[in-house]
Amino acid sequence: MRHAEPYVDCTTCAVRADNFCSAVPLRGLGGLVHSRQVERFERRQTIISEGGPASSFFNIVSGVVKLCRSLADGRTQIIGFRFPGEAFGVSDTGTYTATVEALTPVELCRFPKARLNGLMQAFPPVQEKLLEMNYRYMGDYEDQIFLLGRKTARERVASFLLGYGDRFSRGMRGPDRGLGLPVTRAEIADFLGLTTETVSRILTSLVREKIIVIGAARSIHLLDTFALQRISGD
Amino acid sequence: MRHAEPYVDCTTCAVRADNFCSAVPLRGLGGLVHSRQVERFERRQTIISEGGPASSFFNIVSGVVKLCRSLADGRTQIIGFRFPGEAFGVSDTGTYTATVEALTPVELCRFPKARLNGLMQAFPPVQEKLLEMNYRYMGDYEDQIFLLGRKTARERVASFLLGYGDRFSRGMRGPDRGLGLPVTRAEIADFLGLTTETVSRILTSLVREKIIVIGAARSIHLLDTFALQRISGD
DNA sequence: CGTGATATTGAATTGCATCAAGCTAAGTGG
DNA sequence: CCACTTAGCTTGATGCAATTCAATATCACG
Repeated sequence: MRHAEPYVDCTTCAVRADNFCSAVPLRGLGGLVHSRQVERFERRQTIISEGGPASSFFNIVSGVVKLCRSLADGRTQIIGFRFPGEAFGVSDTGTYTATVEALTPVELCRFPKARLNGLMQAFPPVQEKLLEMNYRYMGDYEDQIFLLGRKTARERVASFLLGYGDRFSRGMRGPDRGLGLPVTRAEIADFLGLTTETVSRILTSLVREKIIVIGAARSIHLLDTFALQRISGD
Repeated sequence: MRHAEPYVDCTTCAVRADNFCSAVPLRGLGGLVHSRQVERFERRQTIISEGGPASSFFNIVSGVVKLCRSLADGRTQIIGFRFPGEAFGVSDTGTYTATVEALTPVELCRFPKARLNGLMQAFPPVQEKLLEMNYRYMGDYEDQIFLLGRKTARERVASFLLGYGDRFSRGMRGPDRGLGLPVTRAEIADFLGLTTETVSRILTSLVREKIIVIGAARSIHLLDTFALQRISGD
């Protein structure tokens, strides 16, 4: 269920501009190709596990993943999502800080830690790009901390729909595009620090208020983004 | 109330090893000294403001600061704290993503954006160090997201005391050291996504259970860290 | 077409917030 | 030196948003 053939051609890669590969000049592409390993995962497959030895860094070519933390008693919190062009994996600790699971079929370029370090040495702009990407993720984390600490359930759901609705639709491949969310109510709840029941109740209330429409295949269509903006609190 | 004299001597700086300055070789120290500007702030003073034009990067030489976000309606969330040897300021967006305020008297080295970029160009290890520091902060953020999303009030307070108790005491200068926390109940509440009343109630309950002792000058002494560990949930 | 996973809905419960005093300690100025 | 003020903290009573528990409905997929 996990292939390792080099489908992805760096010279035509759709997400090259978004990730650190764009900081590798053309003359370095040969080295880049040999540093990475293309892998595919299906929905629900675990890519890396929290606490496991941190060995690789991943660029997402297509698909969406979730980063989670859990407690022994079953409580789970989704820390964030990563979309095509984004990355996850080793930081500088010896172990992964979160479990990462595929929400859709995912194509990844895996870079073993040592290879990534080699690229950073050879091409300092790679580091710069990684720094820039991390600043992005830190901003997302700050948003989420505010949301979890101070927003009501209704505000959280509205913020989620506004902030992630279209990112998820873009993350879908093939005919699924539009406004399909590859996340269950339970996943939305785990992201927003709520329960599935609360998420469900709020979504149906938003439907009643004609602010959204819920379609088939977990699709949510936003009718009134202005109302959502008002509800979201900021 | 805000001095700008170069008190701090890079060659003897106590926090040099912790921040990116350690990535500037001795021969580059001259340039480093000219890139920075030493500043001091008193408790309660605002150092940078959320949304303001992002112009500088700051290394903390001594003291403690808090990073906050607020909504127009007054809701405030402390995103995190930064201690001596840590940093804050520009990311790559044009504006600061959080307001930063001094919790104690603070000594800072301010680096204008352009100067920092210059240092990064001249000394690639500077970038590497910044990347490493950011990974630290991202780990802290992930912890906080889990705490806010899934932990009970009691678990949050216990986690806070365990995780930050000694960091705050170390952050104090002079005779205040020991276990004094330079944070009010309201600040603890703003960090933990609670209210001051709830924090107060939980602290007094922990006192009754002989797990902590509350002394003068906002000091909290941990009697039974094992119990706190158990309460904190992980 | 049936079966397990996912979603909705309702009723009861509860953890924390809110509202409301009163308390304590540290100034501050007369 | 002591009344007065003020900021911070504690404690109690009450309310409510979201969880929990429980049942049913709907969807997705073999």
